[in-house]
Amino acid sequence: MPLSFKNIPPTKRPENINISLSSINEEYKCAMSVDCVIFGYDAEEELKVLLLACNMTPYDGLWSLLGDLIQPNEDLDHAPKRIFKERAGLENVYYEQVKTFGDISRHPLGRVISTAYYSLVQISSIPISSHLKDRVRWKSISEVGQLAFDHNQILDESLQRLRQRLREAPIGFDLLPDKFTLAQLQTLYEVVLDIELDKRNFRRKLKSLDILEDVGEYQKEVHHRPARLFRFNKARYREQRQRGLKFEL
Amino acid sequence: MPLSFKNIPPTKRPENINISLSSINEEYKCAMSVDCVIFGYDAEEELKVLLLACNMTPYDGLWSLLGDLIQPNEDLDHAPKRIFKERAGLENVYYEQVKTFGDISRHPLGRVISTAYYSLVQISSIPISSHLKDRVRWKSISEVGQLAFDHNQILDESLQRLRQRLREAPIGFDLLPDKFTLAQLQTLYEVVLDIELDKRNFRRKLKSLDILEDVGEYQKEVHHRPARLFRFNKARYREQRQRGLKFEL
DNA sequence: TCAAAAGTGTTCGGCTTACACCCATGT
DNA sequence: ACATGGGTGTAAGCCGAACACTTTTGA
Repeated sequence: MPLSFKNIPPTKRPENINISLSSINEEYKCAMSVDCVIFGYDAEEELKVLLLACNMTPYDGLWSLLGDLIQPNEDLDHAPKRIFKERAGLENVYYEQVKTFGDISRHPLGRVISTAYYSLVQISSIPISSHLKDRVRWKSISEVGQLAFDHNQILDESLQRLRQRLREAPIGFDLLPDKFTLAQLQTLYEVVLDIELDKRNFRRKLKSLDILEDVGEYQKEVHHRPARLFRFNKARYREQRQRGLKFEL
Repeated sequence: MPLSFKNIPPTKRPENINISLSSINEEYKCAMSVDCVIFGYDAEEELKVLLLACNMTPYDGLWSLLGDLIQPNEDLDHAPKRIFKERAGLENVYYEQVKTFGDISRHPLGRVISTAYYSLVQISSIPISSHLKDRVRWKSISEVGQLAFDHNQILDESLQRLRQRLREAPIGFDLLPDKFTLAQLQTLYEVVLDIELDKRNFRRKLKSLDILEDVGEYQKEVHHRPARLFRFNKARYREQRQRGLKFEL
């Protein structure tokens, strides 16, 4: 026999929350943080992720994602932007919320609930000063070993999400320089999605989407026939979208 | 000229977090909550969402989603389960995390960061006792007006997510009774996705997926030729998945 | 002249779409 | 007998997959 719906009595609820905000935190000992999965790419190579050396017991010696507590006066969605700016000197980074991780014991120092964001950058856009070389590192996705905290899970879910989004929206361009060749773009998809693509089919597809702009320039300093350079045209993409064309790869 | 990567000095970070967990909360005045977007369906009707009357200024008189603070001793992903059980007497509900909403001013009483989950139930599985009829209500998606807090945004994003997931995974069955007709299933898809489907194509598609089990029974108490009843076969679905067959509609 | 990658069309099969009539049941 | 939805097959078009050779450049 099904139970019936139990409403919290109207009088009880607001007071509860009121109490929370002045006193519940002491009881909860809970902090909110953000973890950033910064994916990076250099043409022709592997997909990488930016990691920091962790020096918190019991995770000393492991690598971790870049995280920070949320400031009392900032919107959740603003925190990653601040972190990119403060910690890596980056602005206008593409990022997207993935998921919030809140197991009780995910953090050794107490309850820290963390919202994961992934972001896409070119590796060259984050120069790592030499005195930090042993504490900050790009690691290939396939070579990431055990990470601190629950960061392996966070990385996994972020990668899954990145792959899904990459198939249904033109976000890959954020991993490439402004001007790129079709071969570079194809390799990007192959590397990130871990699939092989047919050159002719890939090019036909992109031509049909009509979201690239022929820069009119060619590759330089290359030991073979230089390729045309293209640029992603966001305005044209929006046009195509309105006409009902769906990006899909 | 690009800035170089700025690491937080190794000595500073752990202490910071340590301090947080004992004292930062008083400073932050931040609470974590969960909001549940409970989608419900009754064969042949519209997709609905369960709403509660809100009695918190300045939202008095508006409807809101079902939410609650997270308990200090429970995993984030466990909170919805507890809420379904405590507040609606429901167990074994399908639910999925959607997104976390954390704008500073989203809650009138202070900073409340809330993680949204959507869930799928049959409307008949939540009997609403008569003395609560004016405080708890199923509303058709299309008739939901202004909600309290940022709950319109939460509902929108949850619905988007539900629609996306419904197209790529066999989750619709959670909205239907154990045994259902193909017409009911088709109507479900049409109603939730707001599209029209061709009867013959729909049936062929489902036959090819081979994830339904013919119960061998027929509809009863119906004023026309009774339809066969089917049941979703989860094991068979997993088999098909392993063979590489992708659910898609 | 050689090496290396750029660039380019066509065919085939499978999936999606569109479409109309007879059947079984209750009243 | 009639009204109501249940149940079924076929043809056309589109899209994705497979596949090989010529061209251009630098060394």
